[in-house]
Amino acid sequence: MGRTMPDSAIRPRKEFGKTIAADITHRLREEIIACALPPGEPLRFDVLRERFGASFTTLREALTALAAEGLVDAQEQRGFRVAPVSRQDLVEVTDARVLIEMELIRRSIARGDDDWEIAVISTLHRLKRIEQRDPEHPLRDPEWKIAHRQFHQSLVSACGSATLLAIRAELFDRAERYRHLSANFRPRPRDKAGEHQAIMQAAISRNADLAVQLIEAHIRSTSDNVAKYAGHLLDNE
Amino acid sequence: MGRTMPDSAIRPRKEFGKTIAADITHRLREEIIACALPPGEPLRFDVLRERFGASFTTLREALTALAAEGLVDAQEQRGFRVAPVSRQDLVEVTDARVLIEMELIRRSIARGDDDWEIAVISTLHRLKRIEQRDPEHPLRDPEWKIAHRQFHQSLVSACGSATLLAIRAELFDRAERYRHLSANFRPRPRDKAGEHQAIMQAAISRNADLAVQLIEAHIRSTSDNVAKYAGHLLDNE
DNA sequence: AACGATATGATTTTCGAAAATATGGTCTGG
DNA sequence: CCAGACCATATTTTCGAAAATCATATCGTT
Repeated sequence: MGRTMPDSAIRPRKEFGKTIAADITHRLREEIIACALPPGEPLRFDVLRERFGASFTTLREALTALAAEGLVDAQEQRGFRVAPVSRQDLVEVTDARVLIEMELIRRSIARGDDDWEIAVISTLHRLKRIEQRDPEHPLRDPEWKIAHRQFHQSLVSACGSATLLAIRAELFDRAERYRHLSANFRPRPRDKAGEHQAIMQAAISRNADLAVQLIEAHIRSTSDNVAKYAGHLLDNE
Repeated sequence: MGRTMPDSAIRPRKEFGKTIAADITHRLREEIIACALPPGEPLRFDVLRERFGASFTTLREALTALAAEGLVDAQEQRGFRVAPVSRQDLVEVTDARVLIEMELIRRSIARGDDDWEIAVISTLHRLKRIEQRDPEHPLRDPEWKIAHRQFHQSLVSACGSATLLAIRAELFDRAERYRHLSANFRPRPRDKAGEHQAIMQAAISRNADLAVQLIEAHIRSTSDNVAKYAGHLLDNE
């Protein structure tokens, strides 16, 4: 019975995916989103090899995948770097999110069943409980980040299009990086709790027009906050 | 003077990108879109190695990139295969294209300058000339494919969002694969020339509502044609 | 001094062998 | 005859060395 897992001590880390490459893709993505690897930072193989304990080609595979997601910038024959940030890119990501998220909310409200309603309510509940516990710096709390992501995910989860959900997820990641960028300079988090509550209620009561309007305001005000408090990081490039 | 390129005979092929991996990504993408590699086909490394003359890890990098684009399906520890096709996927791709392409046409019409108008007119002109030359099986003609792609690209090129243009390009590729799928069974190409002409005129005359309406009909009728003539290939899976 | 060519060192990119994992067939006990 | 363990083979995945390419400093010529 204890025979099938003799190597858990030998194999170092594969917390996420089954392959090392998928695992490193995941870990690199998290670090880039959290700005632990700052925008524009060159990603040299020597450094990465030591940091992640993987070989050249495995790292290369991970970086290639992240380049396709827009989190890494691949410069042929001259290596990779963390994708740079800019006002233009922030505007584009925000615009694209508004376009897609509004459509997906609308579809979810039209198609969502009981399970969808339960998911929306329960993910918001968890988010609020975490916020009560530590209302200070939510983005620093990994649990808050996950709960926040899952609440927004649940809102659109009944839209019926895996294709659009995948696109939405990429844009969400790119936007979250900008939020992290401004988190260190933002004086105090604004009242997101109330906004989330209002969005949930509009969704559950099947008021699509209101929900769409609230989501757009939510996304745009977040983006405006980033531009306001992290503007000095966006000017160059 | 002739000293800087002594190895053009040694190095076998790098027609597209500067790196072999980028080149193979490009070639694999073309073959998958053209259904030379049919949907669901397992992509085994032995075969690919012989076909493309590259090593395991280089191929792996290319496949990973294509998996992020949705053209390849990565099954961890069990290799890669060409992304399968299905009615559901066709519907999702079509819906997503309609949503995004309509928005981008609108923005392009609002923002496009003289150069944009010239690009739209000239790409349509080239497309029509190619169609006159050989009106039979346009999808079999690489030149027609390129011209067709460039015409549709030019229509949205002034939208101002590289982010949305990249998403649009991926969806276009995925849709084109379905068109190839049905090309062998379609009795005769319908009157696309007239549709393209009408779209161009609506765009140039800045009639956004009409252009959007025509584009939606264009995309949806193409998709309907695929479902009609390649439906027997979509049922399983 | 300015410029271009060239050598040197740093870094990326590619390769094929080796390790890890899955697949398929065979055998055994029920 | 079936279910499940076990082995042998096929395939994927990972690694580090080697080749290719880029960046920088040095040198010679005008």
